[in-house]
Amino acid sequence: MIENTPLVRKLGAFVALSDPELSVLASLHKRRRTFVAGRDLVHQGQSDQAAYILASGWACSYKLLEDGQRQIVDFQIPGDFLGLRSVLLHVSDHSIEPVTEIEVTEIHVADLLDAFAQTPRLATAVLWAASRDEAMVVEHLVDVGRRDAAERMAHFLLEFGARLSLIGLASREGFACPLTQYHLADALGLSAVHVNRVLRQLREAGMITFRDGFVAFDDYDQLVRFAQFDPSYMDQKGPLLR
Amino acid sequence: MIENTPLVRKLGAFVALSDPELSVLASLHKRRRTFVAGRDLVHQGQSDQAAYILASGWACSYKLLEDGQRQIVDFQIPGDFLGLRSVLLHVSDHSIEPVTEIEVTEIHVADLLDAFAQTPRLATAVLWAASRDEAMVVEHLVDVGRRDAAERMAHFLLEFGARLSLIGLASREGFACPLTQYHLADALGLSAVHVNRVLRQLREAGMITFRDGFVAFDDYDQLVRFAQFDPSYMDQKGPLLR
DNA sequence: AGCGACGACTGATGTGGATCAGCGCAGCAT
DNA sequence: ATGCTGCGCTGATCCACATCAGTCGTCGCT
Repeated sequence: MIENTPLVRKLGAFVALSDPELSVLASLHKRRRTFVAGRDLVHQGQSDQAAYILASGWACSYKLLEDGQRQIVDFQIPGDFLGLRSVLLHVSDHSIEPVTEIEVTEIHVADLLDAFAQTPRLATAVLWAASRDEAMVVEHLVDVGRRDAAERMAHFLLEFGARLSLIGLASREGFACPLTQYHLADALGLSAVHVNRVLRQLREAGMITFRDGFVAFDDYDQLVRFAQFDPSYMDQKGPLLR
Repeated sequence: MIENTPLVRKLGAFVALSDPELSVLASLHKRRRTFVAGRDLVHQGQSDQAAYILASGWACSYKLLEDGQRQIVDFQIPGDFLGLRSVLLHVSDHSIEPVTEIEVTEIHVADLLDAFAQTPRLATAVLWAASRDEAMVVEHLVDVGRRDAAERMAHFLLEFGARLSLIGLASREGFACPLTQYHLADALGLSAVHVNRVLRQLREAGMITFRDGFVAFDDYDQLVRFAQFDPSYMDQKGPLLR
């Protein structure tokens, strides 16, 4: 029996990987490294970058505009790849910043591609993970393009609940969340001021409370209705929270 | 020598594929089909969907909200995959509509995954294409989240110029563009009314003219500066237009 | 010739969220 | 104990863009 890492838990939700496949997967993991919060591990424009699998902590990938505005594209939680796209497109199109202190394991992309030739099911699983990441970015585009601030916030926090529940870090009660209101603002295309107001609205409406690093779902069902949250884009069957 | 399809031209910009690899690629193409403009070929929520490679014409992938708003995620041009993500995530998270009449060839995903085991370089090439698609979605997120309407429009049209030039359908003069102002509005998160005003501004500023189905770059360099357009996210070296 | 549908285009009015300018509090360094 | 910094929080004001309510021109249909 191979160890039960967040990545294995996540991929396991999609395909049951055999022991040989799991050991190929395990063999990809090289050095283990730790990064402190706030200091970028990948810079926009950088080339010849390594790729990582996140073992613990939270990170975010973002793009910076010349005038200093930033757009956070997505947050990464344990089990997610970091910088896989940067490696395939020779130059990184985004930066990655640890939100908390993080632990990662490095992977060599050449090893990964070799592994595909040996175990095609693993290729399918990795493509699935990449597609799921893309689907989440697409959903963020819908958030920013077509939902108002409150729906956007609600939808975003519900997505997090679903993602975290897959690796056992969320329940129907809520989840521990190390993000600041500035992170939320940069991710949702809002100002920090407005994030604050919107969180108050949602709290006063009795739907969700974000306080002291914890997101509490006060009325999960109402929240799902309000945000029109349909998690099928993540290839999960339902809200999945108990 | 294998035929010079748009897909081969596009992948060729990334890796030089050998003749055996090209013939594996060609063998993936099954039935050729034609679809009329406006009638969806993939519906949001549908499962067991086929995947296609676009041979001619333009399509768009979009998501619909319950209240009838829609967000166009991206447009597809010849050489692009249609519905690859829908197949990997068992249920389609988006719809695909032909903008013009289109010709496609069907591919079976099982064949594609088998091909990876035989020719790992092809896996790399397809992963590259998928990463490039994701990078474009990310850039659209930045457009909608952090650029104002005029910059957004300029950036979007410049991206199109670069993409189309890769398959020989654009020059520094401009390109034929079958989109309506409603398409642009749904893609950029604007109203059609505002799209119209923004196009007028850009035209009066002497940067770009979109009229009668043709986008003309009146002052390409100024436009690039105005939109802060850096095409490196598409893994292309420069504006690439002559 | 007349009619409907569709797309481009426009002016008037309304509003969601940005921006500015501030306060309070907790943790931490000196 | 004292300031400093980061984060949460708030009211007042402003503006980019939405919405509404049209006009006009072109095409295809009868």
